[in-house]
Amino acid sequence: MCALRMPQADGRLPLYARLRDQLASRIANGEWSPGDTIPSENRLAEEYGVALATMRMALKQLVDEGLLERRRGTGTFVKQPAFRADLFRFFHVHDADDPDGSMIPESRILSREEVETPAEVRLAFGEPEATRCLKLERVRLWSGEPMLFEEVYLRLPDFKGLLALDPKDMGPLLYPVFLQEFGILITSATDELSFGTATKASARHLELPANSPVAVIERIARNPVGRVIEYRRVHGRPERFRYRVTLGEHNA
Amino acid sequence: MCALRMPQADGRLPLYARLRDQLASRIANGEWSPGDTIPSENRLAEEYGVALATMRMALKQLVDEGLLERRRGTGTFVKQPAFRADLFRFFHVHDADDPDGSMIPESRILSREEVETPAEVRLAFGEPEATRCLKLERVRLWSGEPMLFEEVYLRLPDFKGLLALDPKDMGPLLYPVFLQEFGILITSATDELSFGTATKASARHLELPANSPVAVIERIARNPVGRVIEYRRVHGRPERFRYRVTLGEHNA
DNA sequence: TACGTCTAGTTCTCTAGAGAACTGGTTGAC
DNA sequence: GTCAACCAGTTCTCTAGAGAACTAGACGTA
Repeated sequence: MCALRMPQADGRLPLYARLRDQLASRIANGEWSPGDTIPSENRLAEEYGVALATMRMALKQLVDEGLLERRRGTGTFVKQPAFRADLFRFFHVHDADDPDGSMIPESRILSREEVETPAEVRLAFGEPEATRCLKLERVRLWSGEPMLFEEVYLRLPDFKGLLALDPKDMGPLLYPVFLQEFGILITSATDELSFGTATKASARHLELPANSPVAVIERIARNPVGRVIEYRRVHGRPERFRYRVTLGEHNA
Repeated sequence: MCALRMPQADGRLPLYARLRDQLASRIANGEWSPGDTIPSENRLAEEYGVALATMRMALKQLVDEGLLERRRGTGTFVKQPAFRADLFRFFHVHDADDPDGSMIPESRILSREEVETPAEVRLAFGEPEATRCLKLERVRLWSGEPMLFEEVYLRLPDFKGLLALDPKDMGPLLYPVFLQEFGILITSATDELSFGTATKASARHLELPANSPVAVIERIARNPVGRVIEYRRVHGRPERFRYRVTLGEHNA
């Protein structure tokens, strides 16, 4: 019998959640591309050997997360991922090469490891008791100079596969990787900017003296249903640092 | 749009949607108050004479809308109404006294005068040749301490009446005044944050030594059709300065 | 060609359950 | 008095359907 049918005595997710993951990965690995019709709910339920209503729960979830779109009488379609460019493009730098601030910086991943979840991250994730999570450190460089040092914390069951991933395949932006590899779409984020002083780690990677003033950004990123996916702490060199954001709708 | 094309041509919503409305009105009219436990899904399904799953759909909807909260093994509760952010306040500066960033600071207007439009403001306004504009200076204080020094530039024909206005009538927020007094609605803004040094004026009003490091915000605010209404330059005391922004939609 | 009608296939609505997972309280043994 | 075991009540998961609502395309007729 299919492994999906196993009862959840092992503390695993409910069936419909595992189905959701299965379907998400079939989107992620390109079996179904944006715009495609996927098999009907009937066919999928049969294929996975589950009740129709259970499959519908999985599909509903993916609709809520913005990965699928259903049209009565027609079928179920893979949505074009509507990434908001401004979600990951608002670090701008004064630079002669880049007057618009539209350049995507070079990205260098320093480490990936499983760690005890820090308290502030647990708070953001809404986890009352101690857990472990994935920590990713990277530096972003403009014109070869280190400008930002990032510590990214990710929920662990979801992002376990990230450890195995080759950094070469990961490009300069993380959120497209989340979608491609794990079927997780980031659609909202809260950033909090403040002034602070460099930590030992951030000073070293930004090539600053200890306790230098730095720009600090704390980010909480969410999927379409409001689940917190990522907590990120960023230290930036202050002298050429710019952060730009546009709020509200406009047609300009 | 053709009325026949509408789902439920007789205008009746699906059962679960009507149930949702029924339950919502029982919350609205005070039968169930925030914090209360409402009857169990079983009891409600029986009361309304519908299948359990149908009632669950109605309850699920209200949970998604943030009106109800369900706890397994315990019951279904009416949620405390969610905090609604003020449409006019795009940015939050907050400190230890104000963890939510919801406090509106005291506002003290220092000067209002007609000036030659500075070059960077002309650029923002899209005015090729020299013009004059209105400049407004003010300080914003948290707990009596000056935190922000603002220089606000406004288009001149539009805001001429502002010179005549009594500052006492103006409250701590400007955009409501724009709407009330001039019928001008601000619906979008672009903020750009960076870190710089205080000018002579900003150092004096923030009670800082000359050339102290400050947080700098440059804002361009627009009306619904994208016309730039306001250019603003803000200097902030760095040590307790926090700037928070949320991008994208989320339901949390 | 133009225009209804029909049909196969899809999602949506609704029913009727059974058992698991979980919570808060009560009971009983020690 | 403490603590474990039990229990009633709740939500959550999952199954197995039937019929309605709707869409796109095929077909037939004028």
